[in-house]
Amino acid sequence: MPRASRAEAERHREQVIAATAKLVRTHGADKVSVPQAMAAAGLTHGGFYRHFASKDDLIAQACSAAFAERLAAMDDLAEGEDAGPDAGEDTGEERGRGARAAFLAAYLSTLHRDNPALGCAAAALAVDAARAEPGDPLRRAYTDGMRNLVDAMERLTRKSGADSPDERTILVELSSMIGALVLSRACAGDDLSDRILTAVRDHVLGDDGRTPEEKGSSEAAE
Amino acid sequence: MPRASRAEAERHREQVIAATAKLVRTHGADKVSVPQAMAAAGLTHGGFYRHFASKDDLIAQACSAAFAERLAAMDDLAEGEDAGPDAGEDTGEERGRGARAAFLAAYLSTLHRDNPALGCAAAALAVDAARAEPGDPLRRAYTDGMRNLVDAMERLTRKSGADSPDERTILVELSSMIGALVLSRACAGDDLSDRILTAVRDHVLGDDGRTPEEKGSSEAAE
DNA sequence: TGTACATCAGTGAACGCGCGTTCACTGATGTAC
DNA sequence: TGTACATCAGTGAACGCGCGTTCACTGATGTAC
Repeated sequence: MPRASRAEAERHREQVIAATAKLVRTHGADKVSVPQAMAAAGLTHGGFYRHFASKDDLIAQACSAAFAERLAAMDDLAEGEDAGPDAGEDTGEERGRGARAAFLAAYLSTLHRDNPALGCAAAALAVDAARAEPGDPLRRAYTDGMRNLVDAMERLTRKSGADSPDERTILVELSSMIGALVLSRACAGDDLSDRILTAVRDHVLGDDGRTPEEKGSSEAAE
Repeated sequence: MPRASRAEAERHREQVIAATAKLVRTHGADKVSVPQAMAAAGLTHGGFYRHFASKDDLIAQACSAAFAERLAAMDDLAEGEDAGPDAGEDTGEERGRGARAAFLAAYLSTLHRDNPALGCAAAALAVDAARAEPGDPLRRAYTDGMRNLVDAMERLTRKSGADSPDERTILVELSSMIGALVLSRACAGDDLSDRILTAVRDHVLGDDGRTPEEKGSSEAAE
């Protein structure tokens, strides 16, 4: 494959970023090698520097892509509810609450815990971002992604029609969710892992105030 | 240094573990090298395998040491309050609440965020533990440490005399605290970092229901 | 207590390995005429 | 539309580097008598 067309080259670049976005969430920024990332697009490592300035550059782009992918899914979830087939005579309030509850239940599911590759980047990459230098592109990509996640969470919560969601409340909720996911992964294989997920899921869903519908979707895929 | 006495050798081993317990929280399990860990005790790398079975073995022991160090500090804090000079006519309830509040305020301080080396192992090593294989010694050390942390938190909360602290409540609180610390570190250098810490600190301390004493200790060193 | 000797903590060179990055090269793609 | 040529995406060998681990060796420590 001595020379690909520009369209092919662009597709290769996207494949490398998408594959790295998965690998980096599973194995961490330092465990994804340049040859491995290129192989994911069927390429050898030599051409890497025609696409990326450095390995750090790729990692940062993969981080942004991982956040973007999830933020799009969150917004789809919120808007899909509006136009959903069973919108019927539900109030906007109830529809929004359903989307938020579905998101929280999926976020704090064992499915999400056991599949970091396509999961929340904020949880999967937090420690990698924390260990990067303040000026590092990964840190910047993570911070941007986190800001967008806070905004998306505010949007989802606003749909619930409940008390106006000030940022402080959102930040507490996100800390609980992300903390629970990270801890449950770190303890996976032990009883404690499930108990953490369940405790926080019940807490953010309003404990025993869940509707049967919400209880039914608690284990739904995200 | 061709042959050290057994006492010296034991001291060397402890120095290596203690140094690694700091390094691993700052830089991550994969970024601490055998030569670096040995150099922390003034030794060269060659003698490493007289002390440890492998690098993974050292990392796991360092993880346990990091947890143990903090658990001891938590218990000191709780018991120190009982015998404190100003115990006077305080009720046990109030004394305990002070210890718990002091712990939470220190945990969610910028000082803790900016100094992971001596900070909470559960927060610093969560993603490393999550990426380890289920049977990995690091995973086991982390899970044990986490169980002990839950117990220590229950002890500290029981001192507050408030409603009986069931495990679920403790797990939600720990998820919030650890999540907030991890996220604030990942966003360090951005405004969002401080806002996360403050929001969760106020939340776990009972928002505006804090006593002046508790407010005063919010920025205390841990 | 003194002597002879086995033990073993620590040394430093060496190993194979995979890493990030560079580079001369290939040959189809893209473009100017 | 066809031809000539410049561009550049991808190849694969090579680089220097630091890693985890092994090992023959040194010589003070610990022990048996």
